[in-house]
Amino acid sequence: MTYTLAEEDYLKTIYKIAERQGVPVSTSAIADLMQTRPASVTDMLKKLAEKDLIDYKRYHGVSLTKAGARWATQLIRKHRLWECFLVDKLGYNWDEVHEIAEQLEHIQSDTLIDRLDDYLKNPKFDPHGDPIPDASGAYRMRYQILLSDLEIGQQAILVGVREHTSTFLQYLDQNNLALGVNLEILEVLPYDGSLRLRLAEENPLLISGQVARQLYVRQITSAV
Amino acid sequence: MTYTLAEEDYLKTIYKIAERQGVPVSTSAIADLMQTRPASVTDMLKKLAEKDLIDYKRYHGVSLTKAGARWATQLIRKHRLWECFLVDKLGYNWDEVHEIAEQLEHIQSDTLIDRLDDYLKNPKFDPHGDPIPDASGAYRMRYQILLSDLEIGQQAILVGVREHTSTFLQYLDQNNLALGVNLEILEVLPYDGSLRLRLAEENPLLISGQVARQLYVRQITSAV
DNA sequence: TTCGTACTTTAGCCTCGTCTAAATTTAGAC
DNA sequence: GTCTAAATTTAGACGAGGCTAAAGTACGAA
Repeated sequence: MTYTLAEEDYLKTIYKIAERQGVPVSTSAIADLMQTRPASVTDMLKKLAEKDLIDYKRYHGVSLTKAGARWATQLIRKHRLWECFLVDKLGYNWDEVHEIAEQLEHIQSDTLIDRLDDYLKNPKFDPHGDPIPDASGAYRMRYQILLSDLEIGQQAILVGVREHTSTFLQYLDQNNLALGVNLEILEVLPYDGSLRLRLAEENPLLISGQVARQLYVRQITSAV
Repeated sequence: MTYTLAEEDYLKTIYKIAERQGVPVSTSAIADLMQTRPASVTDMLKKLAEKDLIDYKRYHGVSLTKAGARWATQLIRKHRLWECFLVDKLGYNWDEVHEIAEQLEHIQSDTLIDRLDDYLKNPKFDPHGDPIPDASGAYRMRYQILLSDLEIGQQAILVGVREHTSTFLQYLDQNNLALGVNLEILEVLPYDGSLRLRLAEENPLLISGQVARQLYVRQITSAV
């Protein structure tokens, strides 16, 4: 079985929305994320339902079928592995790879992605800290705590980013906020939820609550 | 500037035909190679002419403009570099890479292919012995002698293949005819132009004239 | 110089994926 | 329980890229 580029893009979008907002996924949510019109989305939903990739009831949104979810997961696997390749092998920065991986994920081959996976030594996370599904579609959930949920005095390691825009990633670069850094909450400003952080060996850094809500961390269990 | 997938495929096809049979390139030659209908070709030729990628006069075939040739050359560069990647890094055999490279060559990025080129250490020839254009489109012509043009007693090194089908390449593999092998013409059968070859350390090998006309060799100048 | 045939183009239609405008449904407010 | 605003779907159209059938052109043979 093989699907068109447009069909694959819809599947991935539905998957991503369902992951964040749950099901059912609305027509307009899809249209927003894909920069297209609701009417166009409706047309495509009929086709995807026809192919049993989604469950669709008029006026009531959609959810992926098992087959649809499986395909979407493979697309995500491909996307994330290609991102690893671009960063680890070709030396790209993490803010430059999304567009290219967006194209590479549509390459059709029964063997390519598994060979790439082996070549990269089977990474479990991509350059943004997102987990990479294995060939069967399974993946380890990342430890999902937002930096904004920590309290004063707590220590944590930055393990992922929610937002993938290059402006956001460049902002992180400029403030030495790379995956793996150790940080501690020094202060939470009551007015707007801004955080003052201690980063190893550096002056304290002030980030907005908006930024803190885009950062996934793994809390360091000081003593148990 | 950016072109559609179909436009790129036509450009590459026209380039390939022009390279072998010269200009002008006929509508039906394009249709044959692309597995499509002459009427469809005519439609696309009008579009390509409109965009100044080809010179087109009704009923008289086409040739690439400077811009068209430049673009086609870049596609060939991308195709051949990706083939190198697939063989050298992912361990594919030379008979498996064409289809995948055919897709990869359409990836759009200003920087990707040059980074890939550097990563591969700027190879000058692809796995089939075809020359790889550099970023400016320039490339060294391969030494273009066909094995079928040699005479008895002459020695040569296999440097390239004309035919890229997997059945042909697998046939070569089975007979230890890999790029770089040293061979000598032992006999030319007058009846059908078959050749008897000596390959290093092996029993003599008989190949048809048909096969010999698909193999490029560099003659070894025994003494000058 | 005129045919006949092979090649090419035109005309008209199709599917895919998109759009706008209009109609319909849902669901919350009262 | 209506009513209305927002969301969704339908209807009809379009451009890209392909097809078939029919018409037009080129060119070698007589």
